[in-house]
Amino acid sequence: MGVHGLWKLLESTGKPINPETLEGKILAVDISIWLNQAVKGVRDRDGNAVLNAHLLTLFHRLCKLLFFRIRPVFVYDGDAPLLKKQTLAIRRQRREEMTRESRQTNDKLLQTFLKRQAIKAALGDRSEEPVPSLSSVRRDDQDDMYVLPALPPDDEDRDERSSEEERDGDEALQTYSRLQEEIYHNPNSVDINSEEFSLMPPEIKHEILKEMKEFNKRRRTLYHKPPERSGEFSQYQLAGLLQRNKLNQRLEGVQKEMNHTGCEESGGKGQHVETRRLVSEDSAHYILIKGSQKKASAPESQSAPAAWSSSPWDRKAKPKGRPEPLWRPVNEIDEKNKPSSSSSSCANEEDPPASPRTLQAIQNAMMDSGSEEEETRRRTTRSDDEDGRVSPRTLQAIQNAMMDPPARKHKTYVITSSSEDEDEASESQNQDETPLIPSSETREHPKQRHPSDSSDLRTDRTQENKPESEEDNDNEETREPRDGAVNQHPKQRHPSDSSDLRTDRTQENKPESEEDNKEESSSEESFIEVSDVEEPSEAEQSHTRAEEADKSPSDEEEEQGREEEERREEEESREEEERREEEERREEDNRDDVDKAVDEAPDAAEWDHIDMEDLLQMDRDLQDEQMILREQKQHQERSSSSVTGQMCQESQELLRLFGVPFVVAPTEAEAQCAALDRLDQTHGTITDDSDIWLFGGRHVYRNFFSQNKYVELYQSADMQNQLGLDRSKLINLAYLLGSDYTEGIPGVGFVTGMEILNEFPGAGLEPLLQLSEWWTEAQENKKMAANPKDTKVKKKLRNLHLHPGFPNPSVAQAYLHPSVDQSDASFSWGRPHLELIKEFCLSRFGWNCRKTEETLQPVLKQLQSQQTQLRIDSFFRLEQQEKQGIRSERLRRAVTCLKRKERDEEEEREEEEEEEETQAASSSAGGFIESAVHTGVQDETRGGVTPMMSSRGAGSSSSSSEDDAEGGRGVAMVTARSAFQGQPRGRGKRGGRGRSKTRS
DNA sequence: TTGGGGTCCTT
DNA sequence: AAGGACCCCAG
Repeated sequence: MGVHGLWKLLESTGKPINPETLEGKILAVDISIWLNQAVKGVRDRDGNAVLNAHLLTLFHRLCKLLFFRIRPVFVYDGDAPLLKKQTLAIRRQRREEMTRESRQTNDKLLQTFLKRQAIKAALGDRSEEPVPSLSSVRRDDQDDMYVLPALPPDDEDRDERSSEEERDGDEALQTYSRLQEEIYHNPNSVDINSEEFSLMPPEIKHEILKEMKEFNKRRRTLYHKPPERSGEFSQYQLAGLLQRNKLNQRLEGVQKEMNHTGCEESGGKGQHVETRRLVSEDSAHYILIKGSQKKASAPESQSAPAAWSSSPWDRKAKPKGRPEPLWRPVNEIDEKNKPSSSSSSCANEEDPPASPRTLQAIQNAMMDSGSEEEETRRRTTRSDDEDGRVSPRTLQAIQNAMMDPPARKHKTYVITSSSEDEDEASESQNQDETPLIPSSETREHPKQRHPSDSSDLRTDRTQENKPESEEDNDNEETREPRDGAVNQHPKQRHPSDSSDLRTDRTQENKPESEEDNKEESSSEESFIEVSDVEEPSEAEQSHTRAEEADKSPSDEEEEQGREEEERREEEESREEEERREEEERREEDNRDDVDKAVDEAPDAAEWDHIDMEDLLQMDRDLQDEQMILREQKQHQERSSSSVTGQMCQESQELLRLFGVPFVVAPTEAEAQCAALDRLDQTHGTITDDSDIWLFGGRHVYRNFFSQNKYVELYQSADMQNQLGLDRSKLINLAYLLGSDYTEGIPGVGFVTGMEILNEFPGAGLEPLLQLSEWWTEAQENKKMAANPKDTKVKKKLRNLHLHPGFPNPSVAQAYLHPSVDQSDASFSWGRPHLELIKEFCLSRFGWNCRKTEETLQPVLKQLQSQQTQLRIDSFFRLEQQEKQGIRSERLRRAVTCLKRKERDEEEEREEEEEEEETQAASSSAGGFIESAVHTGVQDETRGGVTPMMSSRGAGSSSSSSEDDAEGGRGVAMVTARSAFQGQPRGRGKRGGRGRSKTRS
């Protein structure tokens, strides 16, 4: 990641270059970033399209490098330095902490809010108190989690109430704001079938529905955790789906209403409209369902039909949107929940001090996982529900009908192998997307096959090889029949290991999973138990089991798969993604307990007595759960890093085929690249990672692999000259801005950072120590000493917050003395081995020879034109296109000061030695040289220039240097040649863009 | 009060 | 990585 925002600071020193000018250069390339990106990237997308993404990327980039006749040296990361690990760990931890906290506060707010609602409801509906605005609540939940939405003073409250009747117009608004509030916290607590909702103006209804929809998309899991067990997941998803669908329909309806009905709907009329819509709402999607339960017609007395999220067949159990216990594990439901729910429903109807909706919401809140969707799906699950009987098959049919075609796509990781099992498995799933490699073919090349197999697996699910995760992995890939032949290649030991596991799993002899397996086979419920809910491939796993288990529940399994897919689409949080069979069980227990608690106290009255303490306690429990999950997630993430090992090997193989040398750095690749540069083993480095500067890199080519951008050359000498930045200053900037090795100071960006450096001169860590010292003092004297002498900068700096022990010296040490390979063995480059490359491409990408040849053709052609012709573009000039100097006023000031100081220092030194002379001359010469320098692309002369500049005479230099910084030099000489050079992108463009800021 | 600039957060 | 939101400051 580098130093935050450092590139922005350095931007003005970068020069766009024509990549052709790189011909013949030896350039280090940091490949590790790609691999890491690939790891992440692969996870998100679906399936095999990206399977060998990392190799493909590497392949193309190799081509690009070779095309320009660059002599690349690839550099791999070794172990991350301790410091880096720590920083990253801390960062991650904090992030998680943050999200957890915000979640917590949300939950708490929700709970308190709902509690208030209950109380309010108990007091009677008249206590319609104004509800704090959504925005205020949002703010609160970040600041202080215990702050309730501001309670208006009682009297005021009453006043408002009394005057409420008169302000009819406001009522809708008020209701709206209340609904909005509710939606924000828990959209499912809002009953869109309620009277008040139907009374709303369509616009508002529209708003609300939209919000709900949004919520369903994004935050559903926040409040309604997906079930922990796989078997329930499909239900969960189905419920979500139905709900979404319903919402869509509602939305459409309201939109129509808005278009057609205009403003005439209010009061009874509006309601009428609403009712009608409900009837007509039962369009195709629902027909199936309704068919399976005819009873679901008139929602009894309630003015508004069943709660919005409940499907028609819910009617019975939820006649009045009564508080339904939330969704819960299937087996539980069967036992107790069901009876109790119906009884409780009655109870609620009869003594309703609190509105059913409220109660339900409270219940939801308590359960954390509560939602009507879940109810819905639970209901669908219960086979003993008279009304709600829906066979898995039916559900599937519904789903099929509703599912977007793309959502049905299933991942099949497997394709490379061919066995009956697999065929069967893939039959039911789309494997179109996978780059198919006919297994027969694959088999013919044992050598290739192996890698291809493993890569298939590996890239897809990132966690293969780590022992800890193996068990899980095999879960995912159960379907894959592995041929034992693989095992015979020692090299492939690794993959073969995992395949063994997989096979084991399939056959259920794996020791660790035996227990689970037994459970699985014993009953439908139990197989749920084992799987990891979040694992995308879980569907497949279940699938296998289903097959084994005689296929009876296969419909459901399929659903599950789909749902999985869909779920991923929704980008729901992956919190539960971790492997945790053990923990899972525990959690379920907890959950079950909670469920039981609810079941045992279904009466509405009970809820009135729920104490804040109880709520909080429950919340705490949930938090604990989350902690556990989180830990596991981290564990998993760690283990997933081993994938990179696999990927490294594969990529190295490809490099060999291309005859490209590589080194594996002891630690950081960037550090190694920088070292190579400094040792003159390379001419520079191709990277986008600004860390390279802190490691002492000198020549850096940025954006080489990004199209849309010009390749830019940055040189440390330019930074010194133009920005007054040397390596130690850059390192100091890392302390301020934050990097992989250290957190920055919050509130300090590159501008402030430069100002700080300017404010506190010195070598090495000196500036930071000074800063720290000064700051500490300033904190103590907080009140006094608005030191008039303090610059504006310092005034600002007072408000910062440094953490104790601020400049941790080891950070600088890590940058200054990274562990690198200093050997001077020289690199050599071979010719691409065409035949092997073809094989490789065939096995990895499924490319036939022709495709590979076509791809390589330009590269080979370039390579064949033996002699390095002297290119015209040696003279080509980069359109210097206002590589505009420093835009920021503040930054410019800081830079000029910085440079002046430096210059002064040097002057002093020099003045001691020689007499000062030739002032005027040098200053003008300086100006000239500088512009020449900026023009040249790859001038080695710069090194010589630098001293000249710095030795420039004192007097006028200040102003001239400012000009330099400002980029007055852009014009320069040199003629253009353009044949190979694209049009320079409009660099100045962004300057024109004004900021339009509207603040509230 | 407004506009501008910086930083941070989100996509 | 870029754009928007939020915050601070200065005139």
